[in-house]
Amino acid sequence: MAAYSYPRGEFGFMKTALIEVEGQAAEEPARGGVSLYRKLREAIVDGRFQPNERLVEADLARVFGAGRTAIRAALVRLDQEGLVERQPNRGARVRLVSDREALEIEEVRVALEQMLARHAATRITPGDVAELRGILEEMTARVEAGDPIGYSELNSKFHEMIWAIAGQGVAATLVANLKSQSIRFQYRTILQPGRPDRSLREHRLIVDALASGDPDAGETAMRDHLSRVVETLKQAIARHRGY
Amino acid sequence: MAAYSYPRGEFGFMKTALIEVEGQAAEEPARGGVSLYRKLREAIVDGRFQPNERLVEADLARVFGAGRTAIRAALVRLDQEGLVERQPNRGARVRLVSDREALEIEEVRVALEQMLARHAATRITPGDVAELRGILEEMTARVEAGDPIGYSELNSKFHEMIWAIAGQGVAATLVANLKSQSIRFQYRTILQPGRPDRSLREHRLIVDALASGDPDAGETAMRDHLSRVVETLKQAIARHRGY
DNA sequence: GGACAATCGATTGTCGACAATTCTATCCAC
DNA sequence: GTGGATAGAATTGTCGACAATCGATTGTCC
Repeated sequence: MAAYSYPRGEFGFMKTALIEVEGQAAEEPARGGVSLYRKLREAIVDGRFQPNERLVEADLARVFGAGRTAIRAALVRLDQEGLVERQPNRGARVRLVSDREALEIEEVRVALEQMLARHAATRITPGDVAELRGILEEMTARVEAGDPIGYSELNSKFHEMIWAIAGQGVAATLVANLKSQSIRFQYRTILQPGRPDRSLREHRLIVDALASGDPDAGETAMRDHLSRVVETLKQAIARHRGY
Repeated sequence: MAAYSYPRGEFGFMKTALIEVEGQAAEEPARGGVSLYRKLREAIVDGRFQPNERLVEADLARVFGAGRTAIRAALVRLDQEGLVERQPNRGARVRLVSDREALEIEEVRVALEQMLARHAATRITPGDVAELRGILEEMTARVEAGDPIGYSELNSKFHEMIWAIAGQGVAATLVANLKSQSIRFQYRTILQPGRPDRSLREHRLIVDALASGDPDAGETAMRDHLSRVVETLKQAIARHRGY
């Protein structure tokens, strides 16, 4: 079978990987098992499987060149993680997150990232600040180049870096998990007109606040930013619905 | 095998159960599979297995009267959930959460419950308020009777009711998950001298704030309460360490 | 034509057997 | 004794076969 926990620093907490919280790259065994979970996960998150698409064990086994046993283990894991939905005797399918749930997820994200920003403010180093500003510059370039996908990736990088600075593995893992579930919604917000410019400004304010070392300022800046994201998402969904 | 997702209202999100967020009791099939996961989970959370204790598949299969396949599925699930740690070819053991991690978990809880309280304030009904006050009275009685365990259970009930009122399934599920991981630490805070009285006062303030319908007030009251819990836990751990 | 029952194919669930790996105890050299 | 190799036991990992279940299709009766 194949679904291990592999220790990541001190925290084996709710294995999800994707990010290295304290900077160490999670070395994983070359074994088929673990990476199978990763591969399946990646396929789902990247959208290579559609939402609600059935995941037939035998097919997956053939496609991924693995045994059914291993596939089943990966599916159980993904089910527990929320990316896949399994029903008794009826198999697994890619879980579809509803609009409502996407909003809830985003709200949780606000709460967690607020807290992470608060901690980051007390631990940030001048080097970190410089690196964040570097990312900001790249983001500006992408906006000017009219490249929303590249911008979005840098946006993720920006936030993930703050998570790492905060040094709160539990919260960082949770927020990363949530993100992979609602990833399908991110473009709805970024593509809103006028959003990139405003978003850039907000990110700059976040860096300033963190650089000041004041936890309250960091928390506030992050909340201001993310609650606007929530608002934008709400509008985008409403528009999409009415349409 | 046996590790299904069973829909809970709208949310299949990160199945954990334990609480009914919207009031509906999670009906589960009488099948062996699902309840096996529950049983194992309960056994771990209740402390019938010690932290770090090895969980040998064959033994568990005998004890629970199930096949090894089913046990393995449950273990994979519990691993993903963070209650169990599995290592390749070396089996599973009950995960030991460190002091540091317990603190992190508690901090996440603060962030999430703050948000939940905020939402609860906007949705609470007079009936809810009355019910919460009822719980408060019972709690008072337990304190006077010198019954910390009963108090602790009511405390959980109190908070869970607020989660339900908030109507945020994602956040509620996460917070419930976290709690089951750090349950071993809860007594450290409750048994601190003078803590029960102060705790009672704080809970009363929370109800008042929620009853006022003001989100900010609800959030603030909850934060005040929980950050004190964090502080208490910090001290308890420090004392325990030095000892 | 529509409701209902029976059948069949596809898929999941479970078990047992065996391979692979790790752990433990023993033995031996020094 | 101590360290290190070695054999054996214990345990996990994987596979294949078969039972159980579900969904769809077909057939039947009214």
